[in-house]
Amino acid sequence: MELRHLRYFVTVAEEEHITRAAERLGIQQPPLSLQIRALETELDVQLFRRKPRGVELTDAGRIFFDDARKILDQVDQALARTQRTARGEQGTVVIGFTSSAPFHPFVPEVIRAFRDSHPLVSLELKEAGTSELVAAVEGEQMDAAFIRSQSTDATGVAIHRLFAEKFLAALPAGHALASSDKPIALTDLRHEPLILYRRVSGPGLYDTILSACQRAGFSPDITQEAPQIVSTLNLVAAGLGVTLVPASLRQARMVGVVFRPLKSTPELTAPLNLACRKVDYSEAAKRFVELARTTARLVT
Amino acid sequence: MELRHLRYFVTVAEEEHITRAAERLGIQQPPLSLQIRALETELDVQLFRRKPRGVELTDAGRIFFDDARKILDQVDQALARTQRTARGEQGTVVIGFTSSAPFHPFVPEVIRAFRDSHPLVSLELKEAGTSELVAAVEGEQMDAAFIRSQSTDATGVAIHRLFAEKFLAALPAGHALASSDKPIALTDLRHEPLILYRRVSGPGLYDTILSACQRAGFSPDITQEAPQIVSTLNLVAAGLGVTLVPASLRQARMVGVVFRPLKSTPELTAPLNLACRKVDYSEAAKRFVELARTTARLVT
DNA sequence: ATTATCCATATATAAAACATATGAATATTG
DNA sequence: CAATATTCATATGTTTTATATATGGATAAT
Repeated sequence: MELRHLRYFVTVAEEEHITRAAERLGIQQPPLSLQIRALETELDVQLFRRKPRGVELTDAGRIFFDDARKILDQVDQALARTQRTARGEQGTVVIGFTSSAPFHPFVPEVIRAFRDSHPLVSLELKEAGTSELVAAVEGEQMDAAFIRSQSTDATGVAIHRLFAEKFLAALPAGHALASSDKPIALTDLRHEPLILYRRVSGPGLYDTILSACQRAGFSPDITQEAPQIVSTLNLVAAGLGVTLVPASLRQARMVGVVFRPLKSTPELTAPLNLACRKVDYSEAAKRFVELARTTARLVT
Repeated sequence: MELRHLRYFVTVAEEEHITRAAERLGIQQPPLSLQIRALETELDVQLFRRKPRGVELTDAGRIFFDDARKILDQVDQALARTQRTARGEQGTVVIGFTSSAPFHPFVPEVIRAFRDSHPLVSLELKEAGTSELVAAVEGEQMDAAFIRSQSTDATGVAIHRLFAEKFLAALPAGHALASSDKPIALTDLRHEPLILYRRVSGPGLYDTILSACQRAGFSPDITQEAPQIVSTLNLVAAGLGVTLVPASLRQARMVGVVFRPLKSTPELTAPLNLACRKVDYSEAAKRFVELARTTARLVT
C-alpha cells in the first residue's frame, strides 16, 4: 500500500464517483478503478459498493476513510515541520551569556528580534561563567554564548567579535575623584585600591586592564579579585576600592556607585563576543548567530 | 512522496547505514540511495549527513523521523481497524426487542455470547413496540429486533423464525382453575373473561389465540385488550380476567398470578422471531443475526 | 601505503502505473 | 418499452519508475 492508494481512495470516497474522481486526480478512470481494486485486494476488504450510478462506502470503507484522511493530513504536517526545521524556523536554540552581557541593550534587543522573526523556535537562555559557557557550546548542550573573552583553547569553538565598548571608572559615592563629572585619567587611579574581575582560566578583561595600566606607566594596586563583573560593583559600593567596567554596566544603577568616563584610552575596550561551534549546529542556531552578527555590524 | 519513501527512510535512520538498511529491506544499496535522495529532493531538505562510515540524521531529519514512524504506525492501525470492521469484529450494533422477549433466557444468552465473541463491538439495546421496531429496522436506525410477529408489510425487512414456545394460562391467584397443578383444556376458558395483547396493526399472537379458540369450537369472551404482553399480567393480577401468554413469561413471577400448562394444543405456539433488513446491513450486525439463528437451532 | 568500507553514479532490466479502446449493467429518456 | 446515456469493469499497449548490476571515489582502518 502506498500513499497514492490513500489519495485515490479519499478522492473516490469524497466524490462517490470513480470517473469524476479520476478527473479531479488528473488520470483516467480505468487505472483509478484498478488502483482501488488493488487496494481492496491488498486489505482483503471491500471498501466500496459499486452502484449503477456511482460507488458508495461500505462500513469498513468509512472507517478507512476517516483514517486515510488523518494520515494524509499528518503527512502534510510532517512535511511542513521538516521544512521549517531545515529553514531554521522551528526547533530549540540554547543561548548562554556571562553576567555582564545582558546589561548592554544589544543582547536583549537581539533576543527580542529573533523571537519576533522566528516565533516557532523556542529560545532557552542560561547565565553562567565563561568557561562553563564555552564547555557547553563545545559539548553541544548550548548553541551560542555571549562572552567577553576574545579567545579560547577549545578547538571546535569559534568566537565572533560583535563589537567593543569603552570602560568606565566605577567609584564609591563620595569618592574624591567623583566630585566632578569630568573624565578621569587612568593614571589618577594609580594609588587607588583596584578591584578586578578575573576568569578562572584564560585571558580576559583582567589582562586588558592590566596591560593598559602598564602602558600608562604604573602597576595597579589590586586589592581584591571577584568571580563576576557585577560583584566588583558590590565591592565598590561597600567602599573597598574602585574598578573599571564596560560602559554598559552603568545600566546596573547600583546604589553607592558612581560612574565616570576615562580620558583618552583608545586601546582600553571591552569587547562583546559570540561563541559558537565551528561546525554541526542547527539551522535555527545559525540563524541566531547570523542575526546577532549582522545586528552588531549595524550597531557599531 | 509515497509510503515506500517513509519505510525506507525510517529503516536507514534506524540503521544509520544505507547498505545495512538495504539488506534489511531486501533490496540493493544503489536503489535505496536513489530513493532517499529522491525524498530529499522532493522535500528540498537534507535529511542525512553522509559520513564515510555511514549516515547520520540532520535536525530536520530527526523531526521527519519521528513523524514518519507515527505515520507508519497509523497506517498499520488503520489497516487493522478496517479489517476488523469488515470482519464484523468492530463497530456498533443496535438491537431492539418487544417487552416480552427478554423473559425468555435465549435473548440475554445470545447477547452475552455476542458480547464475549465480539468484545470490540458496542451493542445498543432498545425496548419498543413491534411497529416501532420494524420501522426502525427498515429505516436503518436499528440492525435487528426480537419480535413475536411472523410477518410484516415492510418490504426490505426479513423476519427469521428463531423458535416457538408453548402458551401458559395465566390465572388470578385463587381462581377455581388454579386449584390443581394439572393442565387446563382450552375449552375450560370458554366462559372466562379473556385479556389479550394486541398490536396496533398487523397479525400477531392475538390472531393465533383467537383462531385456536375457534378451532376448539368457541368464541372467547374478550373483556380487555392491552398494548403489551406484560400489562395483560397486571390485569390478571388485578382479577379482571385470565390470559394466555408465552411460557417464558413465567419468569415474570408476578404476585397474584399463577401459571398453568395447557392440555394438548400443538398449534397454539408463540414464536420468537428476529427482524432485520434483507440487504445493506453491517458485517457486525450480520454476525449477530447469524449467532442468534444458529443458537436458536441448537435450543430447539 | 595498502586495503576495506561505504556511498554515489551510470546504465540496464523488470515492474507497475497509466492510457486507450471496448464491453456489460443499469438508469434515464423519448 | 425501446433507445440512449451513464458508469464501472476488462483487455491490451505504452510510459514511467523502481530495482539490479557494475563501477568509481572518498575516507577510515590496517
